Amino acid sequence: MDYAPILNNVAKYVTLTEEEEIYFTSFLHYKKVKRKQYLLEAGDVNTKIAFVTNGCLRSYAVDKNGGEHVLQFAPPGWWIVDMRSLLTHEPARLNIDAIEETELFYILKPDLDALQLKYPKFERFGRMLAENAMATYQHRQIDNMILNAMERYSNFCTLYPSLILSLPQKQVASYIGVTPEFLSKMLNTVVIK
Amino acid sequence: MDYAPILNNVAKYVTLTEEEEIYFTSFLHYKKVKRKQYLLEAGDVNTKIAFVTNGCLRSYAVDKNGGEHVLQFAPPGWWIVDMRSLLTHEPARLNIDAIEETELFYILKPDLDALQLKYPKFERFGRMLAENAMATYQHRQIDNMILNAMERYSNFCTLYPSLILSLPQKQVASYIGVTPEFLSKMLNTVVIK
DNA sequence: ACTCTCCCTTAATCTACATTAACAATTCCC
DNA sequence: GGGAATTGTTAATGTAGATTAAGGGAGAGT
Repeated sequence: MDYAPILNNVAKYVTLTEEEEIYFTSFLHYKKVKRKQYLLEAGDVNTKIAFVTNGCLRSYAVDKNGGEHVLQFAPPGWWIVDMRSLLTHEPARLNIDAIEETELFYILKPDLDALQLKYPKFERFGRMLAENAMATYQHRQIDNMILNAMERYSNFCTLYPSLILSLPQKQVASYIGVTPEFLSKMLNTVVIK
Repeated sequence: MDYAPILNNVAKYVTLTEEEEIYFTSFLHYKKVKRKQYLLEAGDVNTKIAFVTNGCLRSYAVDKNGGEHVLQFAPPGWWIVDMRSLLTHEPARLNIDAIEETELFYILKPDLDALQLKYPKFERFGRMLAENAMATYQHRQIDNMILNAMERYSNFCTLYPSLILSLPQKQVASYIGVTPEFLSKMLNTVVIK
């Protein structure tokens, strides 16, 4: 099993000893998820945190009319979780599924707790991940408060340059908070034909 | 100086020894902020994290037309910060000011770093705070994606029951993402007169 | 090679919420 | 205590983006 991608991610924040690496990787589960297959369904409790090494996941919520609204994409190198459900064991509001065939590692919450109690370095790693996520959500919220649809689209292009090419337009529309019809119109009327 | 409110907050997550308490409180700065006075101005670097003991702060961003959009209120017992600016030393996008005369403690980022390096317990505390904040922002985002203005208002009432009584309506409007005119109309047409 | 499903586009109509403006009621500060 | 600033309300008009509907094209599985 090739743990390099996830170990590289951890190494961005903390430097592990060989012992810590072995202990950490012993908790990792490998999983392959097919296109449209769920990693988490809303209503279930989220018991794991996932790290994508290949492919792409998305988390999304469903409104009362059945419309899907994407909260996050997770291409390789990204973590994904319904944090409230993980912390409180409430049923998740988010669905997490695969946009294309995806490979990932996951860690179960009890294993993560044990890891952090035994080695404070993982406490530190978890803190930094959560702080970064918090900063990202703060700014996403600010963007949604003060930018219009076109500005949010430009933002998306600089945030996920790789995804903009591979993702169906309707997924981008769902992330930036407009209908696919409106995004299509927006992109085709800006350019002078 | 009465450190009880902030020590109680820490005690929700970790149990400090007397030594740790003393070390922690030695880093705390007390500050009183008058109504409308800034704790942080957008453009400046956010170098501290604040904990409110009395009164109420708000963080907000300003759009290109000068409109203010509230990200968060911080009544007593809440922390408030522009996390990206704190982490990266980029200029803050958020303004933080006082809605009414407010008392708070703050810790400077370098002191917090030292504290966390010396006592892993504060690493743990920081992780838990950040994880909770992340969970809250995830769900705020979901709410904004799938709820309409009236539903967001109801949500606000259950989230901040104390604030709904004391806060000017225009601040509530700014938080839930509508104009004060629209909120006024919404509240006065639901009730049959 | 051929369905079938998904995806993109165009266009007409619709609606939740914004904007502007004007006025009354509060609250604050000197 | 009084003038100024802030707040809440109503109503007319404006608009970004939603909804509905319909047609065409491209990929994927058999």
